[in-house]
Amino acid sequence: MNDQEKQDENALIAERRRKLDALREGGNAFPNDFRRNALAEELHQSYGKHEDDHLREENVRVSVSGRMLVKRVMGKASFIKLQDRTGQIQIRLERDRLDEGVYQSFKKWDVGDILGATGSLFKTKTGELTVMADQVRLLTKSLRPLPEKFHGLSDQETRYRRRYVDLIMNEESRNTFRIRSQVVAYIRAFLDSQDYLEVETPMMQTTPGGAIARPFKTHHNALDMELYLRVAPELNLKRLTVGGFERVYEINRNFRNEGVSTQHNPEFTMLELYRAYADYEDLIVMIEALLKGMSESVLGTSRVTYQSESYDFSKPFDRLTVEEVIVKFNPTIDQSKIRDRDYLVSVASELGIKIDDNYGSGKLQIEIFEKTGEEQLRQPTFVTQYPTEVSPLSRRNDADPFVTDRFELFIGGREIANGFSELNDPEDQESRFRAQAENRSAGDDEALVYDADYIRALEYGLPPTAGLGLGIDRLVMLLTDAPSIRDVLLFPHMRPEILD
RNA sequence: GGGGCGUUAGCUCAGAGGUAGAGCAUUCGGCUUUUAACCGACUGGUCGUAGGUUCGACUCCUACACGCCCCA
Repeated sequence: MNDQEKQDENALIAERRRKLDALREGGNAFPNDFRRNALAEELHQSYGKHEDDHLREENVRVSVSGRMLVKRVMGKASFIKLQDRTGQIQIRLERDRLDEGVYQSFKKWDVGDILGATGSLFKTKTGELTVMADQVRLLTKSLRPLPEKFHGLSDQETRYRRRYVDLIMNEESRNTFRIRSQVVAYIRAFLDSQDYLEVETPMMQTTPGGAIARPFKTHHNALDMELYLRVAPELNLKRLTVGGFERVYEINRNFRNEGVSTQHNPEFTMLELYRAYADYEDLIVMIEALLKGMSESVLGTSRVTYQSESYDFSKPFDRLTVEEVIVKFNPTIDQSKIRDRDYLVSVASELGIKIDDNYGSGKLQIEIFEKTGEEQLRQPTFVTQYPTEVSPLSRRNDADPFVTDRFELFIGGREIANGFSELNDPEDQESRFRAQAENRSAGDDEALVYDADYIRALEYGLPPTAGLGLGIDRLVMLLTDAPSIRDVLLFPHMRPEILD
């Protein structure tokens, strides 16, 4: 970078770049030989309760390092705070305790710089555990100024685009992503303890895979072929169940080519699991246990507060069928005609629902359900008996083939999970695929694509199986009280920023 | 896709048809137990971008970009 460019740059950055130049002249400006032996949180845990006298007597020697987030210079002595991965620890620097010239250099260092310090623990007169440094070094010069110390970084766009700055400045943000990590770890431990096998199946496939959703397309150059990013791993996981992995799961990304909103990101993380010799009722029980154990483990309570609503994960959730939800939230509906297509068309029209000619009564029911019921389902509720028409991979109910043995879990008006007893009759599956293919040729680009190999797999025999998909992002939103899915994604999808 | 709101200094925010404001940060000076440290002085701007209206636009109008919220 030449002098002209430095002049054009922001004055604050230019100033720091000059300081870096001076550091380079003084030797290695980016040393990597400092080793710490203590973390902030550890020190507070171990010594936070000790008296100052006691600490001085013990002469506890520690080396700490981290980013300097507070710098208060009072003439020949200063207080600073370093932030490491566990928290913050205060350091006191006195000119006369440091090697000749070090304190003078320190005065030029900036908030945001990364330092290492060695010294002995003591407590200030206000009782704050502090390291009295006899050595301090600048390990990494920070060229860009951090946000203001009091208000921090609050601009949403910048928080998403420069997550690194958000993470430096906002403890809630760090906490959100720690909880996210713990949620995933809890799920793995929970399933591993029940003898589930974790697998990874392709993200790039020649068909979009098992879900009703619009896919992303991409292109493989060497093979010169179109590929889809998967919308779900479902069909592959059931192939594995055919193969004898009777309990499998995958926690991984799905991609759906839909709008971006507070509830939707183009790529999102799902848990999908399949369990042979089980039905959807078994999964309902499992989810209740999973959510209860998870919230207790991660939050320390089974009562979850989300956007000032409270949900109790310690007791069994409510259950309603799709038709019951429709009746509950459409009190004037004629229950005797709830499967009558003409009647449902009139109800849907009155609700302003756009109706396609090929909608059957099942699809109409779901449209009415989504329009009038979904958002009202605040307390955790399993909605069951989804119409067969909209559940092309689910097993028909033995007593009522109009519906399937399927549920979705709603919390706070949002779908969190979707599960069902799997359709393992290859001939029924084949005809359901054909119905989907007809929808597709009628212009529905969300319809399932006929997958002949999946039928072939079913023909070898899929044991009676139950399967579940659980949206990790939405679950983490609930547990962290996050209003937007972007708050639980480290790098949410954003339109490109113009950087020159 | 439609509607509403927003975009002003590195950050957090005021302001307003007539020379662009504050706090923090930076820079300089002072200060050896601070806690948003303090005291003094200074510095910092293409007011998102491009057009238009006007004697004059950061302010009004139009389009666009990006973001947030709501709706489909």
